[in-house]
Amino acid sequence: MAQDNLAIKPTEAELTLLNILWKLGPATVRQVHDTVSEKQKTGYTTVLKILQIMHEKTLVVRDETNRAHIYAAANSQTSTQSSLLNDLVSKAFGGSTSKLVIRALDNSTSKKEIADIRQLLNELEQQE
Amino acid sequence: MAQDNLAIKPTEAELTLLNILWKLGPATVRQVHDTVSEKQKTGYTTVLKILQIMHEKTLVVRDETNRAHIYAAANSQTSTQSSLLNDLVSKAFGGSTSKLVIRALDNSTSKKEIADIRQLLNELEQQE
DNA sequence: CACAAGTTACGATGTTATTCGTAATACAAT
DNA sequence: ATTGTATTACGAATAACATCGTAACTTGTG
Repeated sequence: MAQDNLAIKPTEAELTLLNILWKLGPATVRQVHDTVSEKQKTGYTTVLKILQIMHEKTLVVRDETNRAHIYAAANSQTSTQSSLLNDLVSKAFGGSTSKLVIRALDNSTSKKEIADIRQLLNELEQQE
Repeated sequence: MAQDNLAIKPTEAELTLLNILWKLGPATVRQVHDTVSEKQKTGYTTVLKILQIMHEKTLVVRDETNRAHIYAAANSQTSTQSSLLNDLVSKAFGGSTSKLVIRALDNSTSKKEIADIRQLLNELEQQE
């Protein structure tokens, strides 16, 4: 029953590490582990293992030149966010992006957020 | 506006069945299976089992009065959508709803969608 | 060279998700 | 009552996910 989306969807643990890689840029397992440890208790080899699996899935690229391999996110944060959004739109919003946006706005809306979004709308409209 | 972060997050298969229950209203396993079968091949007992698990998780309620139990979504589509959105916001957008909205708008935006959203922004601003 | 420290590789364990086959049960019709 | 059918309940098989322990392998330093 599970859908086979062509894009590889990162799991929750994988997304945690991707967020760190986007923040740090290319990094060693140790750097990633140090960073993730600031927020949660996780074993070093757990982080290593997940990065290795992500490498098999091509979610990250790996530079093996030196002893400590250097990992980097294979895809940009922006494109990954878009993938995850498209996934959610299709599975929970009947394919309608505007329904998702409206629900999101309905949820939490500070004045600043409204202003930010209105600004973007203006830009989008001028592009047409 | 306060969200129930404690809410149980439906899995992909579970969300498929929830979508059907929101569409049909309270329904038997057979009705759900018939509907899901229009789009994908799935065994009857698979649907039954998932609904039973969802019942344990309190994702659905069940009327056992008659032999064929009648299942219904325990939570509204709207609140489930909000939960899923909040989850995605926190895990992939650093907690910023406006970042999510901007990314969603950037993806695909027809003129009508832009107009719809601008309209909502106007309403939200007047509420303050 | 030999050792200590750091790193990768490998495999084991436990959990959750998904799927379905089989057995038990209830009910309707003969 | 007996039989047949629809339904629920139960549990097994498989896969993915998450975690970690241990072994094996560098590499710099004494």
